[in-house]
Amino acid sequence: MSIITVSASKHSNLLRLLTSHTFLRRLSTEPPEPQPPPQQKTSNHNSIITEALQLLQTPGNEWNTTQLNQLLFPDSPPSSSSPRLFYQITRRLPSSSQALKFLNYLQNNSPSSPDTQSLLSYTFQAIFELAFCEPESNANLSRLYKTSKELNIPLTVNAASFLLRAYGRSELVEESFILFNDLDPSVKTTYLRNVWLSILLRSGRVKDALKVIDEMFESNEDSNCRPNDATGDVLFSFLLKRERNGEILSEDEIVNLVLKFGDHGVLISSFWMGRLITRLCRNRKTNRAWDLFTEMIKLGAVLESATCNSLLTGLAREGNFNRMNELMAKMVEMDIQPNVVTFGILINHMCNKTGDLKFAQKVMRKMIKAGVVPTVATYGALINAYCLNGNVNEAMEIFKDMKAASKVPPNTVIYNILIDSLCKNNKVKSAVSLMEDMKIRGVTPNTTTYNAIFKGLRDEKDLEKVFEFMDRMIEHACNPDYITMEILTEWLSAVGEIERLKKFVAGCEVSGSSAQKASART
DNA sequence: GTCGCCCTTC
Repeated sequence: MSIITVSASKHSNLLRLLTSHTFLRRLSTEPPEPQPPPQQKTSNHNSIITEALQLLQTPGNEWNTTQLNQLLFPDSPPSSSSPRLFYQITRRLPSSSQALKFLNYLQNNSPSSPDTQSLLSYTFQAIFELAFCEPESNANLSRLYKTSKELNIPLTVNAASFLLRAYGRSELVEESFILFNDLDPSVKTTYLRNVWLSILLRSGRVKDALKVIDEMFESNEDSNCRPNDATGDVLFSFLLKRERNGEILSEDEIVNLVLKFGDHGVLISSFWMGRLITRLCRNRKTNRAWDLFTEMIKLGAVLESATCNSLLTGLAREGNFNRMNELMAKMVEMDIQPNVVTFGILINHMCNKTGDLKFAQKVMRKMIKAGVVPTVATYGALINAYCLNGNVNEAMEIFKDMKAASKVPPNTVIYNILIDSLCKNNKVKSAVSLMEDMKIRGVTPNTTTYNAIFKGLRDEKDLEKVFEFMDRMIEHACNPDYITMEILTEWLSAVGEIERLKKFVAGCEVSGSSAQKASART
């Protein structure tokens, strides 16, 4: 971690920003009143649907076509018979095979008009949708596609998308290519291409997917297949998935894609923007994150508090106080509210290693006054700040306050900070009593906790206690890491307790494997 | 409709 050297005047500058009228006012803003839902419209559309469905309840070969015709085609030419009506009726039929019979009836009975083909296409879409939800649907959908071609009924956008998705979930990527190329250009809308895109990405055809996007970008400004927000979401949600870390495209390549979208007037969602900036900052590419951030603002992007928090953390880690200040000013300017996390970052990074703990407390007080409720991590940041400044007594006071008054109970991390700091300040007895406190309060120690206490006990040469905690570690199936092993191996072998060490290792293997079995069972 | 929920403490 870097040491931040900041002048006091810059501190007060920041504090002023943080607690500026705008900031505080934003913090206490109430959410807007919910709007009443728009009044529902009723029409005789619905009664036609209900009546038609009643007539269609009898077996297919017994349908009263005269009555149906009167209901569905009351006038000729059928000016009002929108394809939507036929879609809605078909969609409510019990199965795709029933729906196919209805289609057959429509083909034979609908008076010919310019609307006929559209009517049949919409009916066919409903058939696809029904089939999509039925068992064995994938084979069925392929058959239906063939039927539609034989009957010369063009697919609607939605019908094509159901078919594409069916191919996608059956991993029939080659078939999806054939279908896509076979479709009429008018059907290949942005929406359909987005569906196609997600299928390509999921099946690992990243290059093909990027080609589709390029085509979309190269299409005319007024075409129906320009990339939209969803295009960006489909692509970037794929590239920035939690478990992915640059193995598909490098971060720089992803940034370039984001900028390309931006140049074409598509701003990716603030959520994915945030994810990308977070990732850049975590991978020590804070400059790149900063450039992207400022570029997106220039393009008019709306960014979230969480994104700014990531960037603040990255800048703080580098000790770039000027840019932190600049970012805070931008937040005020752009109405991005600082939240409890923002305050946590400031407490943690702004008062470390300079020792300006008054600043930390000031931030905390202002924050509470502004109605922002501190979380366990906020207290963690404050306690950590005190500990890092060698003021463990004051840190313990905050900890006691936390237990006594606050509704925020201390967690493992809080105990870890204190136990580590107490041990480093030769207050191992107090650290041990915190271990007991954890036990009483039901806070589970983890490997970090044991490592901290082991180091303290080693300095005190307290073999009796270390054996006790080693047993407890095994008992609670807490796995040692390389730090644990390093401390114990060095110390115990030096004092001739190899057997005790071996017993510990064997115990860990047993408890480790039983823990694995337990988690496998759940 | 298609995508899916980033940020602070050991």
